Amino acid sequence: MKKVIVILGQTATGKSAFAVKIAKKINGEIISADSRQVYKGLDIGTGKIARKEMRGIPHHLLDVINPKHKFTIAEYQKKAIYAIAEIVKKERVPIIVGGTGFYIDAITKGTVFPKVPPNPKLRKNISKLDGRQLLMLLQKLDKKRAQNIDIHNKVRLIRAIEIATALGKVPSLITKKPKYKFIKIGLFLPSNKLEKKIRLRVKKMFKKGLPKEIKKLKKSGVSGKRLKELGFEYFEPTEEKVIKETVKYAKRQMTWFKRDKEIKWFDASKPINLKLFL
RNA sequence: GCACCGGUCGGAUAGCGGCUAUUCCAGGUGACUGUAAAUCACCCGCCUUCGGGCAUCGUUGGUUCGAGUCCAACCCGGUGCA
Repeated sequence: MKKVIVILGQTATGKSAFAVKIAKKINGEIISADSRQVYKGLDIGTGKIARKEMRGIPHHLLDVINPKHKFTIAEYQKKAIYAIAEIVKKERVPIIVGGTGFYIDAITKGTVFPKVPPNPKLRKNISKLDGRQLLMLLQKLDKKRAQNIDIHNKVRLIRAIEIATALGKVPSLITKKPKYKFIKIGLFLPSNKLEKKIRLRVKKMFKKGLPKEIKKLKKSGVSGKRLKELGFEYFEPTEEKVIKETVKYAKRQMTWFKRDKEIKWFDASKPINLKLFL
């Protein structure tokens, strides 16, 4: 089985630079696993790697869609699997890099998503209902799913109703055995160091012109509502707010990663011996 | 010194005689089926055999069947007048 390197971890741990270093060493190509770096024009706010930092290493799944449109995990999965195959065909090593745990799992665990695209009309209609009403609706459509769903989570309820409406029920969760051997490397920083790095990173973001980037997005037709969806950096950001939210986000990322016992963790503030896993 | 206002969880805040002291933030734990930097749940005084038990609204007294809430004195902070 072909090897695929996965580099994951909280935001601001230095994944991107580390990945380039490895790619150089093992003849690799990088596939981003970031739910927002797929959008064109979201550069500063998402901490997207700059062209020259790539040092000639091809990066896949960056800038693949206009931010006016919504990208979903199913599309990500498809494109990422395709990219892996292409890289392998070239006899190079795919290196998945990112902090979006959901996206990473979609590839490494082979999650099979129900083939039901978002239905904006339905979503709009039922989003007016409160949680109770949504639950009742789902119970009517699919009793089983209604039993194990988070009944307070409107987003999930709406999605479940969407699937059940299209398919008659929500298929139970299945995964497809992956065709590759994934080697998962986690980069972490002690919390005080992480906070310091986040602080620095956010300050730099503003210096580099985050407000200008937002202005540009607006000018190109991205609505205020859409900007809000694109993350806290893109909606009336202040340095303090972005720092605070980023710290909280980093904690949520860790909650996700902690479940995965296959991850080998390395302290990013110390030199890492690459031979350990290559 | 006098007068007024205030002192409630780490911070902010509600509570104006009645049962279980509210909400927000911060913090902790966790969930995750096409929005995932999203969305959501639980905990957040102490002890617990997870049934519950015991505390607690600046302090000390008092009134009352019952006090964070009313009264008195004191302590602390703010504002005004001297």
